[in-house]
Amino acid sequence: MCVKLHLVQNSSVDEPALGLRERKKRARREALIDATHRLVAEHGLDAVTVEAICEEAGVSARTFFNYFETKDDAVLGHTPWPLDSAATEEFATGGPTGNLLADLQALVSSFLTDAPIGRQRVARALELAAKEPRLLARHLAWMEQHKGQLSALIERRLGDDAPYSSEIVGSTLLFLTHATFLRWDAAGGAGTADEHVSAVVADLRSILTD
Amino acid sequence: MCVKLHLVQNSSVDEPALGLRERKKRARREALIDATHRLVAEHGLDAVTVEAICEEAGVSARTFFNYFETKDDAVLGHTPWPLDSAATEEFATGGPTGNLLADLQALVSSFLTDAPIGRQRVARALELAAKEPRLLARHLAWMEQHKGQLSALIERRLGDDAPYSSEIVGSTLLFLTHATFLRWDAAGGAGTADEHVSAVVADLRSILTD
DNA sequence: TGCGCCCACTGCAAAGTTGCAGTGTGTGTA
DNA sequence: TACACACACTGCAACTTTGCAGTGGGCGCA
Repeated sequence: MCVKLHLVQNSSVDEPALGLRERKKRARREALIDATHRLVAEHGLDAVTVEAICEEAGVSARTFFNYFETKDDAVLGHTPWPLDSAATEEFATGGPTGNLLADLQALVSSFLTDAPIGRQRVARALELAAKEPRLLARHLAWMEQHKGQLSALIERRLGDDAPYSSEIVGSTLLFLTHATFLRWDAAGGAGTADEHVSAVVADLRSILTD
Repeated sequence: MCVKLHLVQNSSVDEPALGLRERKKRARREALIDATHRLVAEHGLDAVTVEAICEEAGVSARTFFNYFETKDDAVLGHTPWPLDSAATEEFATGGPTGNLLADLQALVSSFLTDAPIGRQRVARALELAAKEPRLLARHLAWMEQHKGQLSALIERRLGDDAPYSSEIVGSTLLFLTHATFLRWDAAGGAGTADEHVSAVVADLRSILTD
């Protein structure tokens, strides 16, 4: 059993430079997801026990369940969504530009950039989910749940007398996020989330205006 | 910052197979000693701060002082000596063979085999200590302290009406341990502690009988 | 001499991990 | 069917690490 913890330094200047505690928590979550992916890819979901994952990741089984509610969640990397971040707060209160589309794009970008687990992990999770119906189901349920939260967020921004229903805006947000993710991943992670979301919106517009 | 924790499985069958907690504690102690050795070898003892060591090892400075009383102790790898192990208990109560010399050898062997930090680390510690008088002093003080404990151990075994003073037996024990360690290390760690202690005793005997 | 700074080291409370002893469910087997 | 067993998952207490706010000593510098 040999465990490697990658503790990356937060380089940006204005960010508060995550403490050791926070960095270790991230590293452990990622280690668990990665271990799960490795084992599930090799042996299949049902042949892999939580205990095996934990041995691979070098933590106790109890700790596993401090990070994920179920084994399936570890495959999907489901983890509390940062719906309380500065970016969402800004969006809810009408920022950053005041233009709805632009601000939706900014939000999508922040979702993808601040994703609690990296892009590649999400890609692997989706790959595995495609093969295991149970995972897909759980993933969809998870999406559904968050759509509700997104709707609430949008409701806050638009108020009651909005031109659109918050549900349709929420769905759009989710769709944009997914599409942008796919484009970004297809590019091998090149470029910024910002660029990709813009491209997606442009594509979408040209599709719709024809 | 990138940290590798090696969690070795205890393979022997009768041993209780150290739990995860215990293995992590060992791994961390060793990581701290190794980090200290790397940095001190490169920059010198006084140019290395505890904080730097901890960054290298991926733990907080507070944790460092949970493991070592002082910075110097980390270089030397000074750590609670397993003077309460099964082997010492057996020795104290007249085992394992009943023959004093044989049992001393067994004890030396157990010291070296169960050493809380590996052979190579001890070698590096001694190397560094040779260059830093302060370390050497601390090391000697530490030896002195343990000689007392060894004497007490031997006192238990021999009782009051012994043919030898416990001090001289204690010194012999320490000397044998050191000499065996050197021989073992010179052999690059080849062979067992048992074999080396026997060889040392044989050499010693031939020296003395001439 | 006095002042400021760095650094070793400590005490304590909060956060996190681990061990353990469960419960419940599915599955293979007599 | 009944039993055993493996495994997901939970509750809780014990233990460990971490953050933080110190203290005190040494050292450069005005």
